[in-house]
Amino acid sequence: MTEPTPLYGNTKVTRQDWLNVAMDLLVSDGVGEVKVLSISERLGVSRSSFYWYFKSRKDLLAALLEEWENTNTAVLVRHAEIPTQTITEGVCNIFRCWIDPSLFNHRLDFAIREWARRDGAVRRVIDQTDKVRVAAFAALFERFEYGPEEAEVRARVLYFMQVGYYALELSEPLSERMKRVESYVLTFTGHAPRRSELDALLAYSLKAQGR
Amino acid sequence: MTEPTPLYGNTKVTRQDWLNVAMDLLVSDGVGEVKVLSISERLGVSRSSFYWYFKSRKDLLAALLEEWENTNTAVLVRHAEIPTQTITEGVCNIFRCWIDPSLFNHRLDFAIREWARRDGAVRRVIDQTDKVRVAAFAALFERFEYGPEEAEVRARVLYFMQVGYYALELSEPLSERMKRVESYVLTFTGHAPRRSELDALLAYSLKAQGR
DNA sequence: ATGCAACTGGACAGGTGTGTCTATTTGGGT
DNA sequence: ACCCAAATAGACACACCTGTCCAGTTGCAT
Repeated sequence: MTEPTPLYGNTKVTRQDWLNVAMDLLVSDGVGEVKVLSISERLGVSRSSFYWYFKSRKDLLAALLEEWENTNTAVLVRHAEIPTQTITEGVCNIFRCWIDPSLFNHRLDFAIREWARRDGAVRRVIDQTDKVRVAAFAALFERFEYGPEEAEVRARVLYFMQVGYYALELSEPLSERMKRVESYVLTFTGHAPRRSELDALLAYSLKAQGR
Repeated sequence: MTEPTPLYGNTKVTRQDWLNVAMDLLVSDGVGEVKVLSISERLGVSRSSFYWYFKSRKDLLAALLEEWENTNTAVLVRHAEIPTQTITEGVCNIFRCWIDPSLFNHRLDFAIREWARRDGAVRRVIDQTDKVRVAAFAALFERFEYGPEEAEVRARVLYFMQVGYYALELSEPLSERMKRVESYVLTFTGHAPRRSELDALLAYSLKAQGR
């Protein structure tokens, strides 16, 4: 985001500008709409100057994939690993990622997933990523009274369910979603959450929404 | 599928042939790959003769959407409505749809979902469809000891989780998936299924796989 | 046998996208 | 004041996809 060098010569935009707009398009319209032409128009710059910054469109896409790799997954793993008194508190911590868009960018995640459908290399990257995420969730359940098999299934239900929710793109207001949190925790863990855990999550959601 | 008329004049392919290949492409490669050119090549026929059967590419896509509307959802609702002794048996019935590709074509479902991202009309159709499906599942839970709120959440978890599973495209063997069924039923309902219910589902899965 | 409607193929026009080549502009260093 | 490297714009070549037009081919009906 910072611009240390004050731009030499006949410069109008930076490589980062191209990347930012490309990421925008990837997230909102999918990889198919990440076009050199569209980006150049949005930047108000000639299409051909793109090739000064990137070898090709493929080169640009590779940079986008790399950016994704360095974000979403780490956040999920970190939240699963936070030490907690109860399993319900641990699940509430993971819920923070689903609730706060600044933690987990689900639109980006989904755009990558769609991209993987048509690109074997991306497919392999995302398969690995999914395994890491589910394993982190399973480890959380295993920290409590769940056997390895049940922990694995509960981790999958927790993760797949959220991926499914995003896949449906329901666009419900946050308040609507929060109403169901208690039942979700019950379903995912088999235990009702403490009042204090729910209150902490609700407080967090309000704070995150404000941003 | 039947061909009642024996084809007049200089006919090489039928309208249905165009539709079949189009559906194939939609399911395997997404709506973006449903191209008049690609279909004509696969049919071994000139591209321009497409326009004798269809007004335009849009016209073709509308026909595909209609075909989808008349299939997947009805199967799910019907399986949710089958009378059962227990909730676990009811959930096992729904599992049949996930297990048997001839009941529920998840690849088609997902292709439509992806299409909806870029087309408001399709978006509205699929939103309605999702509501119908979740409502059918919720009604199943309400037939047993669950209150309306918990029934709604459990229906959503059951449905979203499966959509998520398909979104990940894990391609696990059926035997792998069946191993987890017992834990899944426990998680979704809060109750362990009867041995007889699991056996019936397992028997069904083997029969379905044979086909 | 011939007319006619169903169906097909090839040429054409138009739109949109990528990538290359080259001349030009710009601002900093000397 | 001048040079140079960074950055840009425009022209060109090429590929691919849609849709239109029209001349052809085929087989059934009479």
